[in-house]
Amino acid sequence: MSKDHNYLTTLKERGYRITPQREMIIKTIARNPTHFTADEIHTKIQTRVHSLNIATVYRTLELLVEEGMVCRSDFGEGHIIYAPEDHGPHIHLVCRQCNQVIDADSTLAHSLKEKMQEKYQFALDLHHLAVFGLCSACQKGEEHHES
Amino acid sequence: MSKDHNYLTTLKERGYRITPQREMIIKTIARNPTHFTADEIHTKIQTRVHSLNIATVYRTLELLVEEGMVCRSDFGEGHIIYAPEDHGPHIHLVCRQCNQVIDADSTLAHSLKEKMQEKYQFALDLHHLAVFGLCSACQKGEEHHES
DNA sequence: TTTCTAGTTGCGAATATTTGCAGTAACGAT
DNA sequence: ATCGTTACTGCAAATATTCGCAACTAGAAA
Ligand SMILES: [Mn+2]
Ligand SMILES: [Mn+2]
Ligand SMILES: [Zn+2]
Ligand SMILES: [Zn+2]
Repeated sequence: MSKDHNYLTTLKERGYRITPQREMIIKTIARNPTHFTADEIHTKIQTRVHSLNIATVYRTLELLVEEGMVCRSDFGEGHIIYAPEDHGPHIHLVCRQCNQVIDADSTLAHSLKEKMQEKYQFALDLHHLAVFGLCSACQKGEEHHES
Repeated sequence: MSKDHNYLTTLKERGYRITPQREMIIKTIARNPTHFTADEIHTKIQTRVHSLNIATVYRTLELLVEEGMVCRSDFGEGHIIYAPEDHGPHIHLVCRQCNQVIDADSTLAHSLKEKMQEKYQFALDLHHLAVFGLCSACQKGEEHHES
């Protein structure tokens, strides 16, 4: 059974209505293997159908996040990206200089997660965590700086 | 010598002009011991003087961040906060449920930083890092959820 | 003191995202 | 097949932040 079909069936089981808008959005997401923005989804659909409002895209993505089908990462600077849940949990290393995003192994943060739970009773969410810094290329180009 | 005076002198030394707007903003920040938003600074000044545009506040904060006097944390959801640099480096644990922010010891992330440098040659910035999850109170109130 | 000019400001517009509200339509129940 | 409830949508306005541009002025130079 295809992924979009699964999503739609699950939503219906949970009491949500299946609208043409939701169908289009979910089918577009299911075809997409990687990260995407709300606007990318909207634009892709608009090339064929014109009657889809961007607010509906945002609301549907919000729903899919709540229902655990999509995950959302906020990269700051007003840049939010989404990914299918099966894209897998990992850390996004966002370069402050060139805006490149590196997908890093989220198990590397397990010890941090444990420490936060111990010291602050805070349950750190490692699912598509975004952290900032400098990629290797940009580190090299930063020698003209006070140490 | 007071902090605001230091900031102003340093800016001038580095070739920036000291305008009344920058003076007001810097004095307001220097009096503030903790985190603040651009709007809070703007509002505080507006109660006395009316001729200060919010865009100028943002631009001045951006300048102070670049010059290393203020640091900026993006908490997502369009929520940016600033703090004086001497507020000290630490991790912000942002609760997804109640939006509470806990200041956590940033040395707890040193091993993560090392791992990221080794595996991805990425220099993680631990200065006012923001990470998301659930605080202890909100963890307790989350038992009605599929495990 | 006056002049000059590049750095700075205010304003309005643009950006991405969220929200209120009135109208529409999905779908369970007749 | 029709109806009624209420979840959902489109639209326009609100939000926070950024940006282009014309007007202004800090501060160096004359
Ligand atoms: Mn990813
Ligand atoms: Mn802090
Ligand atoms: Zn980079
Ligand atoms: Zn909480």
